[in-house]
Order: sequence, then structure tokens, then C-alpha cells
Amino acid sequence: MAKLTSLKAEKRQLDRRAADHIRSHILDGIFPANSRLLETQLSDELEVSRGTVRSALAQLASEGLVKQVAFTRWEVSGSSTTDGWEIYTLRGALEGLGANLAAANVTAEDASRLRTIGSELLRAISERRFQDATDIDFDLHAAIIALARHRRLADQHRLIMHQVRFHMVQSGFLPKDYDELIAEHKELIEAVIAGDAERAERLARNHNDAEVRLLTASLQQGDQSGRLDAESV
Amino acid sequence: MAKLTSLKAEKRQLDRRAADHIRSHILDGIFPANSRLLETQLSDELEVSRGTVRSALAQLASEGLVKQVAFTRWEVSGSSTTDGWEIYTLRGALEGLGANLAAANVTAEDASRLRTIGSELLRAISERRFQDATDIDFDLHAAIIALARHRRLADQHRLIMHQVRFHMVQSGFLPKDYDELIAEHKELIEAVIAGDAERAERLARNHNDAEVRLLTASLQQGDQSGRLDAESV
DNA sequence: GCAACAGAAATTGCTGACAATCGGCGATTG
DNA sequence: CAATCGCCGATTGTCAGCAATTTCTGTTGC
Repeated sequence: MAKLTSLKAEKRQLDRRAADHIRSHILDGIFPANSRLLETQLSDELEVSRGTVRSALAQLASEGLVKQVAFTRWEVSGSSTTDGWEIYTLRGALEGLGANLAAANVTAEDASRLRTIGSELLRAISERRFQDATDIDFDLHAAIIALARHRRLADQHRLIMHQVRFHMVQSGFLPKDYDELIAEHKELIEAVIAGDAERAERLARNHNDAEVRLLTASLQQGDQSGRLDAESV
Repeated sequence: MAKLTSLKAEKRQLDRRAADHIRSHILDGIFPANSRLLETQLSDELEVSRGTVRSALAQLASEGLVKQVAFTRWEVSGSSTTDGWEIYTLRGALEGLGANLAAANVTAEDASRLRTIGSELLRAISERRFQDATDIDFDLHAAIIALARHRRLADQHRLIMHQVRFHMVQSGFLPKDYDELIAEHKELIEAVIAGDAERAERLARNHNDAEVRLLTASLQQGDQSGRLDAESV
């Protein structure tokens, strides 16, 4: 007997839904970087209690999208050059591991699935639907990570990709060379499908190298938009 | 003029302190894997309100030490073979990145600091103070990560090391070969100090390879202590 | 004897109110 | 006039209680 599992999926906890709402506002740029978030204001807007909002904000803080200044304020995280550098280097390490593991246990259906997403990406770009293309890009990377069958990695990857998205919005990032982008993705997909773990890992790790080099250079040039480390020890 | 910064550091928020308390109980094995945690019981024991305990538990859940079953229960995370495999592979990726970056910007004082910790480790082992040795081992790896000057990486590393510690306690892990352990650490330290990023990265990544291979083999042998993935999509 | 069901008990989810803390504004004083 | 102190409003931190949900238990019907 088919038991219809939770037809009413709206039973999700209020604080989770509140967190989702606030998160999407942040990722869409409605709450800009470094802007202040007031518990009372959010609780009014979402029509939940302040405690629920606090719980949601705490979640977002653990995801790195929000910062808490104790006894004082909540604010949307900044997205400085330093932040960008951190985000992309960490992403490289995680996706490198993911691609390696994915290549090690890829199946035939996985392969066709990856190729499907790849062709969707190609189509979106050729039709100049760049917003869709970005989403599909994210889906593709998530799909590869999923193949690693590594829950902790998948969780971390989801979090860092939120930060990537946030940083892209804040910095007005746009890919420069769509042809190269497509080529890189195609290469990565084929390496994973071929089961070439080493090659897949290298491609995944270097996928953001251009971005990282740019940010590194910007940092070393004494770009002061990064936060300063005032403390030692 | 020496400004005395915050003599009263006990102003930390209650939920943080509650989380610290519960976390140390988990890491010390007082709350065993998969054991249930009752909000009321904890709030009685810690003499704080249930809301505060809830906040603490939510933090620990985001750290992966605790699981929340909605509307039902909190429990200490399990530590199966699968979990161990996830933890050590992820650790390898993070420490690889960390060692690479550390080697890239190590200074003279950093070098002496690392060597000091290294000799402390050596002494603890030669004097058969193995508990101390484990702590120093953790300090050493944390010190290398700190050199990377990468806040997100440091945060993730701290979390994963908590899980490593937990898994070690749960699985009764003990290093087999202290001589090799020392040799590996010495090699890693010297590679970082020499600024050989590539070599440092490789050493850091392979540091847990023996453990990973053991766990991988155990998994492929159909060891069913890992959790099953019941869902697809 | 066993399965299904209803009510009770236990536990988690959420809320509104109270307490503690912070930042700014104005008064005061040298 | 400038610097410091203390008050006040605003905001976050904590609490105790009510609501919703799950699990347990005893009962009923077959």
C-alpha cells in the first residue's frame, strides 16, 4: 500500500522557513552586504515571534551569510576581496575532493545525467539566457558533488555555493568568456564520466583559478577592501 | 599605555557556554553516540532555560555533533564507518589546502613556533604521555591551518577536528606506530617552513591515508555499520 | 490472543513578557 | 570649548508558559 508520505510538506519548522526567506532575500541582494537586520522588524514582516527569528538568524550565521555582534546587532556578512578569495579557494578544495570521489563511483545513468545538464547549460548560453545558465552551472556542480556520496561534503558544498552566489551578486561578477566556460565544464564532465579521478580533481580545483588569481593579485596590491586582522595570538 | 582588554571574559552568552559544556561532554564520551538528549534534563542540569538549551543544541547540530529529529528528539550523532570515512577524507582536503597556503606565507617566527610544537609532541610521546600527545597533535595541525590566514578554512577545520576527536573516542582509535607518526609530522613541518607548498599539501593530504584506506576497505567489505541512503533524487 | 484505536503522558515548537546591555545624546566640569 | 560622565531609548538575551506533535499505554472489538 503506497503510503503518501507527508502530502502536507508545509509542516516544516517555522524557523527553517524563516531562514529560507531571509536567505533568499540576502542572495537576491534585497538585504545588501553589511546591512543591519533587526529582529523585531523581521518578526513583524514574517509574522513570527522574535525567538523564531533569532533561531533563523543563528542558522544563517552558521552558514556564514550573517554575522552576530553580541548584545548589539545582526548584520549581513561583507563580501570583500578577502572574502571572495576565501570562498573560491575553499570551493576549489571541496570540489576537487568531490570530483575525485565522483569519478571513482560514477555509473552509466550518472553519466547521461551529467551530459544532459551539460547540454542544457550549452543551450542556455547559446540562447543567451544567462540567468538560467548560472543556475544550471550551479546544478551541474551540485550534481557532481552528489555523485561523491559524501554527506558532509555535500553539506559544506551547499553552504559555500550560497556564499559564492552571494559574492557574485555583491561584486557584479559575470563570466568573461562563455566559450572557455563551456569547454572547461565539458572537460570536467568527461573526466568524471571516464572515471579519471586524478584528472577530474585537477580540473575541478583549477576551475576557479582565474578568479582566485585575480583576487590574490588584488589583495597583494594593497587593496584595502579586505578586513584587517587586528588581533594576533 | 597598555590597554587592558576585557578582564571579564565571562560575559559570554549563556547559550555558547551551554554548547561548550554539552560539546565537551560529547567529546569526552559522557554522552555516547546515538544517545538521546532531553531539553528539560539539560536545562535542569545547566540551570538555564529550555530556550537557551535549544539554542545550544542547534549550534551543536550545525557542527555535526548532534542530530535533530523534528518534533521528536535530539540525539548525539552516530560515528559509523561511513562517518569516519567522510570525516577523514574531508579533513584531508581541508588540511591540504591549509598546508599549501601556510607554506606560501610562513615567517621566521611561525617556523620556530611550529618547531617548538613539534618538539613538544616528540617529548610527550617519548615520555609516553599519550593523552598530551594527542592534544599537541591537534594543536600542531591547528597551528598550520592558522598560518593559512583563511578564516573560513579555520572555522571548518575546527569543526571537522571536533568530529575527528569524537570519532576517535567512539571507535577507540589509537595510533599504531608512533615513530612513523613523528616522522610524518616532522616532514610536514619542514615542508611548510621551507615554503614548498606543493609538497606540504601532498603530505597533509596523505596524512590520514592509512586511516582512510582502512575505512574504505571496511566499507567495501559490506560493513553495514554505515547508514543506508534510503532516498534518491 | 492480537490488531486497531483512543486517550494520556511526555516532549518538542513557538510565543510574549521581562532583564541585561549597548550606543548615542545632552549636561556638566575643567 | 573639549572631554567625560550619566541617563535614556533601542536592541538583544533569557525566561516561563502555552500550543502542537509524537509516543506510550490501556482498552475495546473481533
